[in-house]
Amino acid sequence: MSAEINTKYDPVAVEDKWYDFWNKNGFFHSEPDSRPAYSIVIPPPNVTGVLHMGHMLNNTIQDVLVRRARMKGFNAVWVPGTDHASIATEAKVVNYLKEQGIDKKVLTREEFLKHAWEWKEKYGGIILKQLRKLGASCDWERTKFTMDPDMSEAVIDVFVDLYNKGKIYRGVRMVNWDPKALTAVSDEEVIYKELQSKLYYVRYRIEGEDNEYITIATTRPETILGDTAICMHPDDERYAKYKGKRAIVPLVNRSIPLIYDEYVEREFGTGALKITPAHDINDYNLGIKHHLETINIFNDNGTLSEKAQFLVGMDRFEAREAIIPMLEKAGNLVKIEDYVNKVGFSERTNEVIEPKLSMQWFCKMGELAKPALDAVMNGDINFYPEKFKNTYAHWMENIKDWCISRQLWWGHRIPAYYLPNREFVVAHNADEALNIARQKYPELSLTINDLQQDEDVMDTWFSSWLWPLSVFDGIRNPDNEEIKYYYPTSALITAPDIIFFWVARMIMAGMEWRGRIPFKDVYFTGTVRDKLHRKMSKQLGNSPDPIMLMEKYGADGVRFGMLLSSPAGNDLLFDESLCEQGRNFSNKLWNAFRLVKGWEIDATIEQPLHTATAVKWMQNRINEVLAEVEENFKRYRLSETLMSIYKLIWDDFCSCFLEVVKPAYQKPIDGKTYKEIVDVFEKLMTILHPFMPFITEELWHSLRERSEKETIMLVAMPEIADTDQKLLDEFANARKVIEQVRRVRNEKNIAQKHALRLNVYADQESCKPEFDAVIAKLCNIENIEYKGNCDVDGASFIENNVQYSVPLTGFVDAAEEIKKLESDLKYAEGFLQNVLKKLSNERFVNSAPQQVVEMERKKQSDAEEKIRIIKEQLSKLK
RNA sequence: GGGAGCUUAGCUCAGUUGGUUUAGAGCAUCUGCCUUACAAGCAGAGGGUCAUAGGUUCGACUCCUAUAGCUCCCACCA
Repeated sequence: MSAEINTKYDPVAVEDKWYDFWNKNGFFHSEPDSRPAYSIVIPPPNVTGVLHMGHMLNNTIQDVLVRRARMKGFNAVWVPGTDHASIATEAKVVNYLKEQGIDKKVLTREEFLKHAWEWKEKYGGIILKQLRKLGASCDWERTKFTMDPDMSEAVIDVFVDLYNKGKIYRGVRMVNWDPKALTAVSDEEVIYKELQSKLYYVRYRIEGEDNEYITIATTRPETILGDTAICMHPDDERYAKYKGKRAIVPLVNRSIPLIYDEYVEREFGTGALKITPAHDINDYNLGIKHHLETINIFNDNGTLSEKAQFLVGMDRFEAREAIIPMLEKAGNLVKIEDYVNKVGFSERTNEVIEPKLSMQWFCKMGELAKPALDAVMNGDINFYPEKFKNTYAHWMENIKDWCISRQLWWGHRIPAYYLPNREFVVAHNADEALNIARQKYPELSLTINDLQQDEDVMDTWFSSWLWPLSVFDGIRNPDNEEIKYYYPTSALITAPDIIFFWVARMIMAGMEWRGRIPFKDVYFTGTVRDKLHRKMSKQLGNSPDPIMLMEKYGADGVRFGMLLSSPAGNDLLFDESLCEQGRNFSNKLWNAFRLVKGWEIDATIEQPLHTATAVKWMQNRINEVLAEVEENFKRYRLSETLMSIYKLIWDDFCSCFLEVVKPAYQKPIDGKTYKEIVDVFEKLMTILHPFMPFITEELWHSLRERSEKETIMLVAMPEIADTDQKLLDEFANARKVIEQVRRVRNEKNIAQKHALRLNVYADQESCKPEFDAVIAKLCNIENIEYKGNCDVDGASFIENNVQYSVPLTGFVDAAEEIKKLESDLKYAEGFLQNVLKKLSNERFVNSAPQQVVEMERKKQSDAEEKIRIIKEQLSKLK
């Protein structure tokens, strides 16, 4: 039997073969047509990225949804692409050049960009190749990059549009400065971490007094050099006497005012706060309010500038150390305490953020946010899980303007052109800018050479927020067929940590430029963690390489593992054993196939009764599960869906159905059954296909002769049909009986080979031959007999209030039987008591719904009957 | 400091508006099996006073209050 087929399924060879087959035949490609559209745009990974477990989870989910949609009759498209990720990519290219001995500083902008593009062409987008291993059914012909010419045009269009609407402005503000990347970053790109640091108490002499001091507490003593005030609470009696006086900044001996503001917490430190308006956002605000001087003591790279007067050129952290002995020597240091505070780090470079005053471009968010907030709150857009609605609402209601300029070269350059008169115009290109400028300032007689384009580029998210629009050319060409057909997209699958960066802004962009939501559903995946609940990270080395995992367990196995334990929004505690389970499942399928494929068919044989029953049951079970699957998909409960399919195949199809229909050893199978088995098998592969695309395609092709271009990918998903609940219930009861007989075998240690008899203590007319046939087949029972009375000659059990007994002369230990029956009796009596307690409660009988009361009465009579049977049996044994 | 959420078997989680035979699943565990598809397997079994304490109710895993512990988000008091 099937000796030529290996008992182990080997996914590696199979998977590459089918991926090529799908891709070559264009099964992933979509063009608008008369069918309803289903569209997903990939969250574009960084062009520098390599596949990690988070991508695996995210993209597996997208693939499942897209594949299912295709099979449900939708014209499904999954648009892939990459993000230019300005900071990350620029940093990578700078490092790469450094390794080649090239310093970015000696390059012109054009030279650097040439290198960057070369790097991108050579090393970028690896991740898209890796996604193919996973089986991702992306429409590769549509692959986009956020800096493709058309995508870039859309970004510029949007910038100009917003500028013309008065929603983009330029101004000097306190921004989050990344001294390593030498650029501003947005508030969302700052991550606060708790650090063990020190709180330094430093005293400032009161001007005009020899021995009067005010002591302040600070975590950043180096910024003392930029102090321009000391602030205290107006009601703080300790400091009331200094009103109107000034203090002397240590070391630099600058005279600064003492100011009073309710912002100061009297309880913190000494209740006196040093003010450095150039280097702290709160100090900055106080500075504006109290008209303070601003002294910027840092260079852009975080070293101290000339303005500091001391420690010039030294890094800010070294300066923090170095200034302490200086303060001590000058007699200003009072004490140092340990202190835990939170420090902002740059998301991209992990450098400590330095608040810095600088000229930046901002986008006004208030008006953009309103319709986007409504779209989510009124249910036009659904979040899964729903709890993220709160997070979203809170952010949207408190939204701040978006700093969109970055002091980088890699990205979309801000389309603002400066004129010799220090004015600027915003335009799609230099020519347009020149025209506008000439109209505005005819007296200047400008030429193109007088225009100086802004040096900054835009925040990467300023292009990503257009993604669902721009991949279908919806900005430049809003009436094109594609955007009309595919937009809004059907679902967005992403991680909750970019809800503000990306999700919220895409909704704003969709409402602003199309007046419509960009997607109907947002599914937030959890974070992939290790078994110890730690985030996957390079530093910890706890992140497995997905490619290696796929080689070891097959892409199907890894997909199975990722999906089985990842309900929406829940973290996924990844463990290789999950993939192992997936691989084992593949192997199970493979062996089920081997079994079926090995049978000889004899068309002359009649279909046995047990087989006919099993086939009917299996078809009903499939329908039952199909309904569950449908319901679960609606709620994006993919784990539950996969689990019910898994159980359907393993427990129902393999463990039960195939065992029933399996012909006796070396005997052929009848033709009708064989065809029905193949139909069922095929149907199961179809239902499973979105989850495990490779093995299902392989087996689907092997079960029947197929033409060269046929694929399971495009087979219609089976429709939900009505189920015969009575049949399902009766079969379930038969399975319970089967379990009981098997338990008897187990306990008495009777081999399966040894045929048994089964006595049923019920009337002959209650006999259901079709189910008895199934029981007989699976338990190796030679005869099932209906008797009126119960015997004591065997191991007995009760199922659905019918008593059964397996006659086993010589195997039965009466004492043991009694013990078992007594324990059953105790349970049944306890149960009955519970029910009676309820029923004897008048208020329950009066106030509970009729149905519930009847249910309890049924419970009562069932329990009483069970007790009667047990007692009868016990009396006979005794 | 503000907000959201979580706490159900050893682990990871279901449990739909309070009532479906005194709580379910997968994995893990235990027992017996190399039974002619699969030991990456087969058959069977054990395991939970649903975080704690109150309350509402005829009835609470489910609703309310308090407490404890955990997670995440926002704010960023030097």
